[in-house]
Amino acid sequence: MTSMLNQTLRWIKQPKVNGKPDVYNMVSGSAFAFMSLGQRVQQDQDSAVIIQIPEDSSEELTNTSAIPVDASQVNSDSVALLENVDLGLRQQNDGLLEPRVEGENEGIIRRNRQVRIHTEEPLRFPSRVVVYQTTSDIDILDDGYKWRKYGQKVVKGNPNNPRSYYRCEHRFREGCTVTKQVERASHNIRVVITAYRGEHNHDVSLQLVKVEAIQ
DNA sequence: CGTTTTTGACCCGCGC
DNA sequence: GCGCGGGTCAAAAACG
Repeated sequence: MTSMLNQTLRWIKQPKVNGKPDVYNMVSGSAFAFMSLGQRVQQDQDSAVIIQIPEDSSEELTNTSAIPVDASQVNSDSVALLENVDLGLRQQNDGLLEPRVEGENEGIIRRNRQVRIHTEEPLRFPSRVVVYQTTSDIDILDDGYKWRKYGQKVVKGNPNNPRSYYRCEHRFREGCTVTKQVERASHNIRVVITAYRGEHNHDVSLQLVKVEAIQ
């Protein structure tokens, strides 16, 4: 059984920086935000920067807190809609937000929020890997293309959810080199993270065409 | 019986 | 240069 991919967040991975955690840019229309994804992030407190969380697009809260972001990647204010995101905050009795201590699960705040991130250094934006994060009870999400599994690996920090590797079926026939990786998030078993590498050189509909050799 | 998945081996880049 | 982490290979198994 499959279901159509329910896209909630779109991420673009940044080039690796030595000693830094993996960084993903989140794209939402023409706006984008910058944060890391998953467990790798939470291990590196040094990469956190201060953000301001607007109540909506027209009003900004005065509260500030930190989410893990690699500050070296960004230089200008950017805005994006984050959907159902754990903001790494907890709400105090007086309603003010404060950073949540790592490992503390009480009072997790998940909200759709417009965020504005203030950073310091130049932005680099060569998009190489596109990462989707969605929530599903099933592993195989139909994204319109046909895939062939070619590997599976247990990756560090997520021992219970091995990463699966797929190649586009048209790799040899049309020379399509697209691959994707699928794994469940270590912090939430229902979250499926799918990373695509490369761009298809053929239409989605090609998956429906069975090419028979005629002698 | 052709096709797809599984799974340990292999390989390679990076950091120490 | 060595070990680690993660991406890929490929032979065998599973599938339909």
